[in-house]
Amino acid sequence: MKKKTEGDSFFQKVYQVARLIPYGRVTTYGAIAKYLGTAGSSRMVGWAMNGASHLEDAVPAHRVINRNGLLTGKHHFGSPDLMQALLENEGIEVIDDKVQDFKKLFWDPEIELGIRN
DNA sequence: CGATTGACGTACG
DNA sequence: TCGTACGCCAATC
Repeated sequence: MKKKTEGDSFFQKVYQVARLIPYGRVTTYGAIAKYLGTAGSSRMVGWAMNGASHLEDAVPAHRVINRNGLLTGKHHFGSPDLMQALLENEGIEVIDDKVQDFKKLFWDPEIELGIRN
């Protein structure tokens, strides 16, 4: 049973998954894209985040980074230091625009949410 | 309407 | 291991 309100749009899915990212955790564009079934469209995830800023519902886009653990999109938060500040505020150590222990803090939707869900 | 860009990732050399 | 090339799809010029 699906909800009609479920946005089948790729962008809408990205927003939903992004909101599911737990506190103090981070994920990557590719992980979200892959979870949505469009692993090759990793760029679209980032593009969706660009529009997420104007959404009414807050989307923790600062928890979404590239697979290198680098805060590549920090310049899109209004201030280049805002993204890092938000991550540090959640207890995530960020050095030189890079998330420390990224591998350990990595939040994979396929695992955390369950592939069968 | 055509070409370029973009918050990425994978493939190839 | 590092550097370069290509693909993804949508938005912008």
